[in-house]
Amino acid sequence: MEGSGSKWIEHPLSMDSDSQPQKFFAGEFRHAIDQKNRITVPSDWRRGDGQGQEFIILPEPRFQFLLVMAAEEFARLSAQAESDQTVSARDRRTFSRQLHSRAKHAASDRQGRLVLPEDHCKELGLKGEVALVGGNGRFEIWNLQKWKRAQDEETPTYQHVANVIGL
Amino acid sequence: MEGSGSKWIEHPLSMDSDSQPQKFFAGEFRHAIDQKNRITVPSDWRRGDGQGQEFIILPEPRFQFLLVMAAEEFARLSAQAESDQTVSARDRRTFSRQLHSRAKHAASDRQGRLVLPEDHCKELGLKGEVALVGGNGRFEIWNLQKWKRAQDEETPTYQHVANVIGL
DNA sequence: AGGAAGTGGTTACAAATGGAGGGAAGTGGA
DNA sequence: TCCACTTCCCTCCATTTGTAACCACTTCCT
Repeated sequence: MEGSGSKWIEHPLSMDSDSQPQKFFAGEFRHAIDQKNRITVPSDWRRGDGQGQEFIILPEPRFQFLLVMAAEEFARLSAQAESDQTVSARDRRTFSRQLHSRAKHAASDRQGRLVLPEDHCKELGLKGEVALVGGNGRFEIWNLQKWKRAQDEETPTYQHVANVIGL
Repeated sequence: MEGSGSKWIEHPLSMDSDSQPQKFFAGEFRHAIDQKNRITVPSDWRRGDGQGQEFIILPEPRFQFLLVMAAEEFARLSAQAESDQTVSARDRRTFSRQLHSRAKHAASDRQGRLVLPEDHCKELGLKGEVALVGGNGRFEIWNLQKWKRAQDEETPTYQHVANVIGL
């Protein structure tokens, strides 16, 4: 039913100003998308009872997968981008507009499920069994075949990094 | 019936002087404009019961889409522009005149609909199904084809900035 | 064996849309 | 100047369709 057990993992570098430590989605799961485009958030990634948790859904720029992050995280990131003084005001405006127009809000139901936008599911080939890949405070929803391929292609990079940090 | 669910998204940086946090229209919707040029405001973007909500409608300068914003937001913006001391008094007057002459007022009916100005609809090709694009306290009404094209063209910009902030 | 997690389906309600009726405003003629 | 007529716009009602809440079942883990 699930790929591998993994809970929120605390990240020592990202302790925010407030008391709550920043947590990170981690691990990989295989879940199903039903005919109503619903998908259950892995129980290990839920807060509390898991219902009513707010998420922002974004298509990946190159349209390979669906990016999901906690709503607060999204607000934080977009605020950061909009106050970035290294780009022109015009670019900031364009980006902000793009970002907000592409972002879709979703809250989990009582069973801890999200409803994904129909058009995104179509474009990304998200039907039936999909891969949920966690990391860095977000998770990604992949078409299973695409994920396996991407996985294979990235193995050399992974090997390299693993060597560097002594895995 | 609609593109996808998206609520107002709170913006952490834009907490105004008053207690209410500034909220942002977000997401993209597909709605229909009927024969009387009426369009329903997405329920997620309504305040309260959604009727009697006041909006200002402006054609985009290059006449690509219709800009809609809450009336208070418009008042705030125009007041700000009119007190801008970096331009001449004459320019301020011109600007103000331009702005107010182009702006049309509209209030939502009991079903949460707005009546759009006939001439604007014609000029912008707004008939039948259109795209409602939210962001930054306003939303835009696009001819569907034009919106898809604009979306494609802006993807490189989006992708670039997304990379910068780690999306 | 019990509970929790994941999945499937049904039902009720609200959102979106279409169209009809009534009142105000504008126009023309006497 | 006043009245009749037309036109337009606003309000209200009705229908459809999509969504979200709810319930039920299966499987796996403890």
